[in-house]
Amino acid sequence: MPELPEVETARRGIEPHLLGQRIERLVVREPRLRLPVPSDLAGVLAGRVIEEVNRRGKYLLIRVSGGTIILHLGMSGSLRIVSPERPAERHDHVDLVLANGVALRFTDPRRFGLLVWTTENPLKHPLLAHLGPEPLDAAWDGAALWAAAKGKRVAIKGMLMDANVVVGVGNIYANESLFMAGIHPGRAAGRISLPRYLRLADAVKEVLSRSIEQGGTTLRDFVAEDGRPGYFSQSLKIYGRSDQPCLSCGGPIREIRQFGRATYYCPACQR
DNA sequence: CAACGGACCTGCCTGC
DNA sequence: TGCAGGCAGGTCCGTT
Repeated sequence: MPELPEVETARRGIEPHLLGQRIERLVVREPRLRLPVPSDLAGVLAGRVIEEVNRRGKYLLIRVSGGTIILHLGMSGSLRIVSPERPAERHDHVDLVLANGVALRFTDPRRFGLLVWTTENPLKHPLLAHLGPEPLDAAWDGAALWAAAKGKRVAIKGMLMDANVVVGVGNIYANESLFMAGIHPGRAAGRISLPRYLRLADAVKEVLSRSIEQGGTTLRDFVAEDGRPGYFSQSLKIYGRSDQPCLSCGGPIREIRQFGRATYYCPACQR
């Protein structure tokens, strides 16, 4: 599920249920995530109060009195607000049970997600310290991308998905952004002009923010039950559409593999 | 150093 | 029907 828009949708969905709440207890049914859930975390968290719910890249940062819970959804993670009485299913690994009678339930079949604790500045945590700029920050633009690309021969799609360069752009939105900007995903990053980078950064911002808006339309569902942001209902223009007609020129969309991941592009519209 | 492949883990779909 | 193989929205680590 999660690229930046899905994580932001999750953040907005859970925030009102969490803010100001005291943590009754943490229930860890399966600690074996990408990093193990610390065995003493339940004891550490009990009684603390949630003060903020932030996001950095695809990481959720739940600030409580005296520290921060760092949460990542990996490839298959999701969050729901449920009754703590609701029986846990197979991949419901962690519940954060709150004083208002709800639980934040973390589900993750593939267990690529993680949940750790820090008392330091979470932005300096080894998981986050290396992260590049937020694409939706007003200060981030195509000039930043262009500067990062200098001398690089890596394919632009690879650079766009590199969290050191810019956070939050995963496989789907990298495909969508490059299509919108008319850039071939295999083009060497260092051989793209500044004007084209300006266009690409605008495309990234537009794709991500429009997607967050769509996620917003399903927030109610998300909070109530189904935990699923608008991802599936989204109108994807290029991703997953191999051999179908390009929405711009009508020609067939091509599928290739880059860095072990599926890339879709229109050979006529993207150069 | 940049760049790439592999690893982590489960579920689901396809094709034989 | 059963089973093998490939693939999935992310990230880190090791090797060239």
